[in-house]
Amino acid sequence: MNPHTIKVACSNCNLRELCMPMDLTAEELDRIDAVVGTRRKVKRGATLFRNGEKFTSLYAIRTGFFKTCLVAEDGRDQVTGFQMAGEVIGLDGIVNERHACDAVALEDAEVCVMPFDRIEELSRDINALQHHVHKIMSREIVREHGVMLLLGSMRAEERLAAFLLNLVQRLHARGFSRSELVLRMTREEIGSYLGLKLETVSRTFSKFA
Amino acid sequence: MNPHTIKVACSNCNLRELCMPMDLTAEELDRIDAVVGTRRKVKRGATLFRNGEKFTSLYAIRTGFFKTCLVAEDGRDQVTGFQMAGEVIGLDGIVNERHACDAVALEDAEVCVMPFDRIEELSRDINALQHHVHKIMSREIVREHGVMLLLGSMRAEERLAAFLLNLVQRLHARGFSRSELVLRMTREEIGSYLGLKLETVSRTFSKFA
DNA sequence: TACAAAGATTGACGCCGGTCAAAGGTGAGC
DNA sequence: GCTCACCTTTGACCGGCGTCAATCTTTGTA
Repeated sequence: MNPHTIKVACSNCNLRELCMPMDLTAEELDRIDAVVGTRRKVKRGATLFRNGEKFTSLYAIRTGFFKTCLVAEDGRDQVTGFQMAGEVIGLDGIVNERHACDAVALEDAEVCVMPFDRIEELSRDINALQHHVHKIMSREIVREHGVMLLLGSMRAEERLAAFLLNLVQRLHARGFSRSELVLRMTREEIGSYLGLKLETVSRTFSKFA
Repeated sequence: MNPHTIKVACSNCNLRELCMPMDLTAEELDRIDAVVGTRRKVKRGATLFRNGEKFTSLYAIRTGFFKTCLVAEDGRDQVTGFQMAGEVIGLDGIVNERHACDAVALEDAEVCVMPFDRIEELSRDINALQHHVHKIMSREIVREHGVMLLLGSMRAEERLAAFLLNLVQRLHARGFSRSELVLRMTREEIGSYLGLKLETVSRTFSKFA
């Protein structure tokens, strides 16, 4: 087979276990393959979607690293999460059929585009897919609860430690080292996520080392 | 009809438009009625569910007022939300089939118990219900983004103001006055939600008055 | 009605983290 | 390889909020 025409397919994606349900029959997997119609490349610094844009699809990250962020009217912005390969973004767009935040690539990235109406259609037939969608959304809710705990009741050192632990854990699940990590985001972005100023993040890093 | 045997039914519930999709046929509504099998009363101070408990159902609040909160290992706890009539709680339990927080009634309350497997079953047949479930979960994700913005980048006065505005807005949508509100929660609970100490909440209230 | 317990208010004081500022690093692009 | 823009580090200072403590108010119950 010509390597330039490798089929875009969940069935031969090594991240399948991260973004797709297990226990699918071959036939079900084929049907899901058909839903993940296209891929899209996003350059470092470019946005996958922006606040206010029409929502049509969820995106499964194949490679690369994203941040999602919210900007208030007064210009303040809040990073609401960092997402890596195998994670799904865009869930915030479902309620109002418009995206409610910006998704920005922190390094060159590629995503699988999954039209949401097709997902809904298919999950009426495939119970495992239906439940998987519910779980992904529920997981995001639980994750955000954790961030609220962090923002609401931890001091700077604890926030940064919790953040780093979470990061290495997720990276380790993807085969990266458990003892070192490369940070794709700036101090300012980390600070925004953790409710701290970049100087505080920097100082806290120094304190750790 | 004997008033003591009024049927528990969404079809004659005045909160229907808050927790159920619109545009249902009479037949669909009947089937949904059948899912909302039972109601449950929860006394003020009692828990509807606890962290770690087996997840089986979502709950639609009929009357009363709830808080959901997370307790960390070290005992710190974080209120993750306040919920009122017409809102649905329990979504955090879907991922791991265990509830991930505690839900406590802040006043005597009554909820509709909606077994989640029945919801999944029915939403395979009723597209409007399927989409409604997705929207409810997405709405919760967006709400939490807003809380993250609040916790991450607002000062005490702004947090309290945003909190109060959100509260009157939701109460107004339920027919309550837009110019006054009764707070069902303590200063400590407000503080926990807003990432502030109870003394700071109290002082900030005084400053507002 | 009276009492106890829980919640709310207010004050004094200290510290964590924000702010402002200056001086290194680092990497993308010419 | 140079340069410029951006990121990072570090210091000095200060203010908002946390902490500790005392008093007042409300609420539930005998």
